[in-house]
Amino acid sequence: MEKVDRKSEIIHISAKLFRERGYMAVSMRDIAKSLDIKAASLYNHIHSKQEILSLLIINIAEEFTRAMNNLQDSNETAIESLKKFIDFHIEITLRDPDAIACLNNDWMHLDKEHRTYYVKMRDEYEENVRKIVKRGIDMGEIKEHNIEVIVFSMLSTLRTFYLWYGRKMKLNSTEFKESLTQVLLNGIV
Amino acid sequence: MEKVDRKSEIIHISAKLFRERGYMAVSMRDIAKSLDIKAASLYNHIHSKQEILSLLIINIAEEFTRAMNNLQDSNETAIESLKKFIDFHIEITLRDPDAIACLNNDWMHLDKEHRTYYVKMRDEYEENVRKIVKRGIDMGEIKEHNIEVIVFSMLSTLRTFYLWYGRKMKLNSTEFKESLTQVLLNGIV
DNA sequence: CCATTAAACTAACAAACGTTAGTCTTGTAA
DNA sequence: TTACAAGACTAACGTTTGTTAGTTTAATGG
Repeated sequence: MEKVDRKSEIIHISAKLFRERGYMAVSMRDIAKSLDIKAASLYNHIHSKQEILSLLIINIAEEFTRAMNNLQDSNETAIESLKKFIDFHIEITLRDPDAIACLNNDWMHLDKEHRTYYVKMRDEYEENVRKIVKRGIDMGEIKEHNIEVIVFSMLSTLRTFYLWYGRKMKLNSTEFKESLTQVLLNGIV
Repeated sequence: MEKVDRKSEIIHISAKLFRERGYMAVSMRDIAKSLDIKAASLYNHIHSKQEILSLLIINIAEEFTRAMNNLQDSNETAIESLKKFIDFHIEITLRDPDAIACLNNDWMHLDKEHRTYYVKMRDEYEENVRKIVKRGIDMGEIKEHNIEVIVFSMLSTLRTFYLWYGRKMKLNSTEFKESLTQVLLNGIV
């Protein structure tokens, strides 16, 4: 018997709806209907529709940032770092795919304050990935490719992973992680 | 002096706005304002807001399908096919990045009829990519990885390419194509 | 010079939106 | 039993939305 407060429930169900139709296409009345209450009742728990989006997106973005910062501490090889990077991306995605869909698709609908904060976080995050790849190249672990191409390719794949898992993939998460790591690092040829 | 008819102009400017803010967050009044006319005037050229989205998305989706079908004709190695596949993806993206953003983000806002048509096209398209990879594995050109992981990784990267090009990349398109092909096919280690 | 037409305009519509104010209900602590 | 608080409700608000009807304007062809 899990005791979940109403606020979390609202955010959770909103994430699901936002993922399917996008923030702008989901009304407060839609969210309310999913919870079998009236739209006005939502305001006993949250201040605005915007707040739902902020909580949703900032939370998950901060989770990625925390995971990335943990990576910075250790002094391992760049390849080891990249493997851990792939690993926590998949872990977080499996834990909350709806939130990641919102992050990807609806961050531009954040109010100015939160949008600025998010974009800053995202830029720093990408810069950290860039640093790892650069380190790998300097150390001779990674081929001398254009860094942006490598970073872009990895992040694109990891960020849209939520779209694919469960659709066609019959692998469990461990198998999947190994397979994706292989493909991303060692190529397919 | 290019003579562009008003309808194309509307679609073009809409694509740009949809890309920035998403279909649902752009009003007919917004589109009109970008063209320095009133919203009602748009209806001299198009039937509805939905029609703008349909024309935009279906056109670009069909372009991808045509390019893919051209690939099927020849009987070359799987690797050669994949290289051409990467090539035309980048070419089309460079030609019309706004339309591709709409395709990626707003296809779910198509009316039922067009959405069904699009999803069918997309599924067939992905199935064709799968076939190429499968052929490559059968022929021993491609390593024995999970096919879905390979297809997903390539398509994710190519589909979100529009987000990256021009942001950090100083490569011209030929250099970029070569670099991305290398990364996707041969890996980075 | 007149008739036609393309493409802009004004004004208005009904519906849907986020949100607020105020009320009723129900379970719990004193 | 009473007092309180949480959380649902109804009713309504001012905007914004896509779209329509009808009108004006300016360029074109006979």
